[in-house]
Amino acid sequence: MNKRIAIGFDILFTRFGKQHWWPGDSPWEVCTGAVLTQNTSWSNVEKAIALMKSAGALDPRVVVELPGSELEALIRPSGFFRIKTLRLKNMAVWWLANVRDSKLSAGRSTAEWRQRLLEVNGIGPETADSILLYCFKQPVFVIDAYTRRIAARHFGTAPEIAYHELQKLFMENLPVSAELFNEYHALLVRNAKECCRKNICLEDCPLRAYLLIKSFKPDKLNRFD
DNA sequence: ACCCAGGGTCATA
DNA sequence: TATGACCATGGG
Repeated sequence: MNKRIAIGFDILFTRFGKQHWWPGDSPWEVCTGAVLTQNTSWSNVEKAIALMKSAGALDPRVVVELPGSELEALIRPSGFFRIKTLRLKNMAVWWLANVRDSKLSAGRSTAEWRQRLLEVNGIGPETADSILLYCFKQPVFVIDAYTRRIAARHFGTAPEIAYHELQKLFMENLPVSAELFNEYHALLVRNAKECCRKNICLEDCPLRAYLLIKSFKPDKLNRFD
């Protein structure tokens, strides 16, 4: 079962190629997207980010100062707009206290930064890991609902497996590389959107065929050594 | 008229 | 600690 995780990357990468994640022009925009996309389709998030950008509000200093009602209006298309307004403000306060020049201030391990992020109300495990990986380039594997479903379907894990357990499984069976983790998570999302429905796997899902492959020699993991 | 989306928090038992 | 309610818009 362990090998399937590494092989799964090669199959998805061969099929879909590089995904160029995270879509976003700046590190802060990545973090904003990470909060706004909580249980929300990315197309809705794009609308909200476009509104924030045109209002000049895609900046933690602006988010902190902006009246809540104005921020709510900007992010309305992303749904849960009242709660997400509070979460964006919480995250902006954290950012201003911990980030300089779009980089984490020195002296803490990735695990310590993760713990710090989780203390922010509105930032849970997936959002924290998305921020660490896609904004700060830390090698942590992001687990989301898609990853759970795909892993249960193709890698033999329990559907209700705990976040940390599944994350550990991925990280123990792959080279520790932020670039690889970035690409793999993006590929899992791509695969889920394109080849899956909630309870079924479509005919052209590349991971279906892979159950039939007896011996598969990974040849692309070397790119991330 | 449904179902779903790149989650997280809080109240309750 | 483990469920359940709640948050809310937009596309299929």
